[in-house]
Amino acid sequence: MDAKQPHQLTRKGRATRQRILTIAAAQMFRNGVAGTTTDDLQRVGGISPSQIYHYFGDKKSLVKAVIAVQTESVLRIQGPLLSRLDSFEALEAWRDAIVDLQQARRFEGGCPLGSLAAELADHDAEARADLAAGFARWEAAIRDGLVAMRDRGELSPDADPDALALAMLTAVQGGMLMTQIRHDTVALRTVLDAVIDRIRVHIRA
Amino acid sequence: MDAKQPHQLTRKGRATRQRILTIAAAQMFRNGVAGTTTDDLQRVGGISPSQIYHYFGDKKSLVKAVIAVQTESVLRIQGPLLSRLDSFEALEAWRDAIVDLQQARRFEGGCPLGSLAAELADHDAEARADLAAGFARWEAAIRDGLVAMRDRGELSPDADPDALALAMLTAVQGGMLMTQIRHDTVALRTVLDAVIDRIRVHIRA
DNA sequence: CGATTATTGGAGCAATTAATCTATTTTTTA
DNA sequence: TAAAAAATAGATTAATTGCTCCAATAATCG
Repeated sequence: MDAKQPHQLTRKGRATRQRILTIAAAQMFRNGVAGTTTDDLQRVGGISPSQIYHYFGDKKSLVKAVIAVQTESVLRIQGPLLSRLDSFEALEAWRDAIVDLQQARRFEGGCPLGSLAAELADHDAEARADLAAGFARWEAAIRDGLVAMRDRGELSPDADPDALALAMLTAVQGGMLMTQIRHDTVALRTVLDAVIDRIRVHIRA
Repeated sequence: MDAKQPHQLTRKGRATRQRILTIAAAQMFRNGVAGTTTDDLQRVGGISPSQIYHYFGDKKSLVKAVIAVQTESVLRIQGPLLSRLDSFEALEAWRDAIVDLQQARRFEGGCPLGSLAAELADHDAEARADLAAGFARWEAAIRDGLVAMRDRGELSPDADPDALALAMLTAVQGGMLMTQIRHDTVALRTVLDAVIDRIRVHIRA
């Protein structure tokens, strides 16, 4: 799909490819794409340049694969929380999970997808498209949670899950960035509470 | 304050310094800090490396000065709009100004402060502090507008201008980033409307 | 087993980058 | 106007970067 496929991968090859991806994703999350060099991967993971270019062809393709990895990672973490949005308390638990994660990261790194987007969106059209698709899936997961709530009658029929989900995702992005800037989670918590309060209006006792 | 001061600046020197700052700010907004090189400034503005290092000492100091320039620029644009927040219509006008600006920029570049923050916050403590201070001033401008509304009786006394202002600023940041990613202003408009609706609840007829 | 193919190490390259140095011109000042 | 200081051009440098190449090793398969 997204990687160079010039030859068959052996078991060992697949393992190496995966190891490169994992380390590259972590490194790009910490230091950005531009701040991640072949030398870094060499130092941190003992990965030789020839390995990187054997499995990914060029840096742009590696970045593309990292975007895919981070997208799946975010959805894997968010999915379970969002599919169980069966009460106002569940919304608060979801908010707390995000806030606590940023706290645990000591306010460094922002959103794994949002940070990549800020760096790449303007100058890598393909990356932007992939990231937009990832955000669309995230948005859909939030919306589905709200729709399920509405279908079960916990949310009044006049609630607009589309608008609320998009607002929520956008609020998360702003909140994560503000966390990085302020080195606290106040702004993140405040903006999430603001959007949650808009949902609360529609909650049925 | 923030620049190397090894000698007195003449009128010509001040003009050159200012020209470097203007061009560097524009270039870093377009291409990021890492994406802006001495060669770029040379090509775009005919600025020789010796001029840059004569007036700013090193790149980090230039970046610091660019942060100051962008902060003043944002506050200069936002200030007048925020100090006239005397009605719900004024809030909508402020929202439209932000949305229209991103539209005019064709969805490229995000927020001039937010983009710098995303790139620098984790690896330049001084830059992060300056940006945090800039955002605090922006937040204060929003809050002052809301407080004035409340003092004039247009907002009910139980409105919380602090929380609303912080949520609003954070929503703007998320919305600007989403604009870059999605190449439309829907998310920006939606999240701003969500926060504005929270303010609307407190508006007195 | 033996041939083919995949994997890897590591030297090395061309281009780029932040920053420096020297020499020259321009401006200010006394 | 002459000396001092400031501004500038442009060549240069040391380090870094993305990437390539070749030779050697390991895995797979008929």
